[in-house]
Amino acid sequence: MKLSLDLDRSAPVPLYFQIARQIEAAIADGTLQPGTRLENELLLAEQLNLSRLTIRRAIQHLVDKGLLVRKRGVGTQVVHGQVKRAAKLTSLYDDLVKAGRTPSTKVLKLALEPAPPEAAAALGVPEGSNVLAIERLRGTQDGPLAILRNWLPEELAAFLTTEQLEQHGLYQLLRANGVHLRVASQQIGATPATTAESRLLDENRGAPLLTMTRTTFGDVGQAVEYAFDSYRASRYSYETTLVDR
Amino acid sequence: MKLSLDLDRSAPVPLYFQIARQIEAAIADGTLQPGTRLENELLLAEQLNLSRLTIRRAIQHLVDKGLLVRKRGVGTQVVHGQVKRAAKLTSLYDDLVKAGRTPSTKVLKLALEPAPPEAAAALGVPEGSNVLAIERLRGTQDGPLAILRNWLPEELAAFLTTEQLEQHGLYQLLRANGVHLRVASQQIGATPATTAESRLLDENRGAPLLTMTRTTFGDVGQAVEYAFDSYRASRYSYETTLVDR
DNA sequence: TAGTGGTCTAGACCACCGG
DNA sequence: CGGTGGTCTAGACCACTAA
Repeated sequence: MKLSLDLDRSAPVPLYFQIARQIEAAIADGTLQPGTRLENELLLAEQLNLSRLTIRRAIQHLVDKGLLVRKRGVGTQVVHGQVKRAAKLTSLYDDLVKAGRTPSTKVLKLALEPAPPEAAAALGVPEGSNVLAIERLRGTQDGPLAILRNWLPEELAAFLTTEQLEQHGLYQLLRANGVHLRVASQQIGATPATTAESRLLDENRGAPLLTMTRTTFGDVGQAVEYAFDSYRASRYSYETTLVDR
Repeated sequence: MKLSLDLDRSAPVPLYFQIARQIEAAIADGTLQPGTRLENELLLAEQLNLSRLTIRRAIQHLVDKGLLVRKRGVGTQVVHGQVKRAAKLTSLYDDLVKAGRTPSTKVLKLALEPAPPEAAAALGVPEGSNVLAIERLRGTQDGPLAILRNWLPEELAAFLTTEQLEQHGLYQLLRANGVHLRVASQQIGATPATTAESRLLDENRGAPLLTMTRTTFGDVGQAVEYAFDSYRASRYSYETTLVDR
């Protein structure tokens, strides 16, 4: 199989990324079938007039995404069977929009409060000092989906209003105000719904909820958010891709 | 802060990995405090007599692990607050051993059976063709922990016996027989325990179980395993790290 | 043994950030 | 503006795999 890849060296998009995107598209549309071996790196580099390292980076990008596998002495092949998209640092809001659904948000709480112990520890502030506490009910046209509870450093309160939060995702608002998220540490579990949760989510008391406890860090390593989310397990599951390296 | 890093150029360990390991250790033992800025890449490269690219790879490795964050024009810093270990392609068995617990395994089923539809689709075999079906109850000294259900291609049946499975992890056995796992696509959800599950796991009927549905691929892209695991949510949660790149 | 990916070098130019 | 990381080149040698 011969791929036709083209490059725009004047574009602001890195060359390795242009390549990766085109190979990914070829896999998605079936041009590159599962099990197909890519041409070797030297050949690809020569054909595209790129250095081998740039080709390698493009391939590495797709290996990290779980679309390709490499084996020394053998080659690079397309993974059999489609891989689910990997977990990324995106918000539920963005995910719902991308899936063509219409997210709705009801702000249940937006207040400066003394930080509960776990939140204080995660954010690196003294226990009991004031932090911004947010509680939201996220739903779609099909009904409620999750209770989202967030605690943020006090200084981020400035640009977060109920109106903003009901029209946009939290991460989107943070990004728009120059807060860039880089790393999150997350723990996923399950609990039975409490009476209060069951009412909000339209489930029976004791119904299983998928819970995510998360601390998110910004681009200079500071903690930006501590979150405790509860999802209706009947309507939501978490997809991820693991790669061995 | 001056780090003392040393290299062994005759060792079979890649240089970038030697560097990464030492920086990671320095973070772990507190030599590099959260928020500390690393020296810039040019300087590090010069001091260690390495090319900048090698240094970059070492740093990139730790960024991927969630230990460092980079920002153009600013520098590289240690993330505040400890990050949980990222989800890797390891087995529950290995994880338990590493955590100092003693895993026990009871094989409930080990048989060649017609593949159920989802398993057939995941493994890429015709529906109803024979596959190896395994069902195990995994526990620790503290009681049962999870029901592990696996379906594997028929040809892997050769070296999997009840005795082997009760003494070792499945992934461990696969690896020992030349089957190398590379990528897994996983879906995490929650369900109420059925009567049968509640009996095996010593929970009440309807208690929340954390479920993982997983397809794992080997190093030439072939599907090696389809799994459906149910964990007691009261005793197990799934930890992961997300990195934006 | 031939072919593949894995690592490494010594340069270069650019984009972004902060003062 | 100076300093940082981001991208890229054109080579080189090595380790592993399969025939």
